[in-house]
Amino acid sequence: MRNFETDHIQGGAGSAAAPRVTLGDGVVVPGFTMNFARNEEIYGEEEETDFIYRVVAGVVRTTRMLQDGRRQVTGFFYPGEVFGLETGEVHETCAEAVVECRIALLRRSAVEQAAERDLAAARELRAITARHLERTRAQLTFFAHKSATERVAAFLADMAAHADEPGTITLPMSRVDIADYLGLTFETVSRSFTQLERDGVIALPSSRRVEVRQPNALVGYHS
Amino acid sequence: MRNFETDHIQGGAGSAAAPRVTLGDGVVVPGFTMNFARNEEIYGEEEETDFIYRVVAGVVRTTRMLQDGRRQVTGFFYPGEVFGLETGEVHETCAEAVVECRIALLRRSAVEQAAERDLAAARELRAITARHLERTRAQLTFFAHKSATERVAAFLADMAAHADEPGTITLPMSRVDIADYLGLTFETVSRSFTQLERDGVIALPSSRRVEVRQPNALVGYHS
DNA sequence: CGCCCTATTGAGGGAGATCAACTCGGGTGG
DNA sequence: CCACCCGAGTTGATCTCCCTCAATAGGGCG
Repeated sequence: MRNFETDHIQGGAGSAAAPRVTLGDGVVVPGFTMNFARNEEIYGEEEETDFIYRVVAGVVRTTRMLQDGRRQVTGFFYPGEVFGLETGEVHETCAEAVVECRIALLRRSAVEQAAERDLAAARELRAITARHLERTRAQLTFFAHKSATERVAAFLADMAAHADEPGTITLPMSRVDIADYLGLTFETVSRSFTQLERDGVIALPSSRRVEVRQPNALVGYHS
Repeated sequence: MRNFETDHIQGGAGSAAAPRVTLGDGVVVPGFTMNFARNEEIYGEEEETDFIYRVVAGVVRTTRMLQDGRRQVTGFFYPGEVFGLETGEVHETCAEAVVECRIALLRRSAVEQAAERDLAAARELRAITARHLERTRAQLTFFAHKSATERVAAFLADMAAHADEPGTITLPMSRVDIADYLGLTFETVSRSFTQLERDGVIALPSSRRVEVRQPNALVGYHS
């Protein structure tokens, strides 16, 4: 693990001794930002939950290793989103940079103290947790009883919502990442991409580049 | 839907005009309790999120109907646990009594106002949400890449932890409920019960009665 | 140009869904 | 008290989708 305190730290906007970053919605707490290279670990499983993280730029994945050696991707996080917020003493997930990332780190103790003092901070923390809960619930009902191609279609529809350029998705993550997120194998994910292309729902100029031809067919894909 | 305000309402301990119930851990807010018969609806999908609920006695299931007509059981709730806490204006799930239940109802607005005033209430609300998040996350990673019998074994291990009498589980819910919770069909759940019995891990004196013969084999069941 | 990593495509097998028959148990009414 | 009924559960046969193993094709970088 890297030394967070000394390794190319960047405080917010030319800050002095106590740099501060925003947790979200106007709440500002002590913290600093760091850059992470592609596939670099941000925090590891079993590591102490000293920090809470916010994506400034890039994409992050959180993963968990299962007993049988498989890997479950529990979420992808995009700019503005908070991750690594867990109640236990140690992380039950691992976080890695999917692409080159800039991440804001907030001391967990500082955030929790802020929540004990400040009702706005408490509300913000509650909102973040509630958002995570909603998303996890959606993920759960989403993947139950859905075919491989339906899952991939739903995933792409979600990605399309995040895309800068409407109608074109540049996937930051690999087929393996997508597979581990959707509970499939990367071969099956690949086959689903091909099927969606054959059906004329998407086009694949390159493996990481997806052009959405029929947005409606994508969101409501079945069979 | 029943009229909550007038239908066999029971305030806390002989209360007067403004009965109060506990949200949890000492936090008390205005509310009342009600009884629900087996399979009776507590709240429905699309119904407004006016209340937050706490199980006083009995077992509750929350469900969601999927587009294809399937039903997903999103959770079972036992005495002391809070359910129906959603951020949206209307419920995305439906809650029903699995067995005869006594439920405490708390006005959502009252709880949220309490959280805006009282840091202890805010912390309690945060803790409940965090607990739900942890559980949902566990559910998600648990059901990914697990065989039918492994899922059923894990479910029974969890039920055994809730059981009054150690080593004996009296299942309040049907095979269909379990199947919809675990993302299986009820036939497969039934087969898994039979398999666990054949393996000597459990005994089934009756379909709703499970005697755990090998607790260790149950928690760590594989293949 | 050649290496390596990622992605695609193919063939075969297995776990669970589906459809269907049958059993069990509890409640009701004659 | 017994016969009937109905819902819940078990078991069987078949089929389908996805996993697995394996070979092949791109694509970026030295």
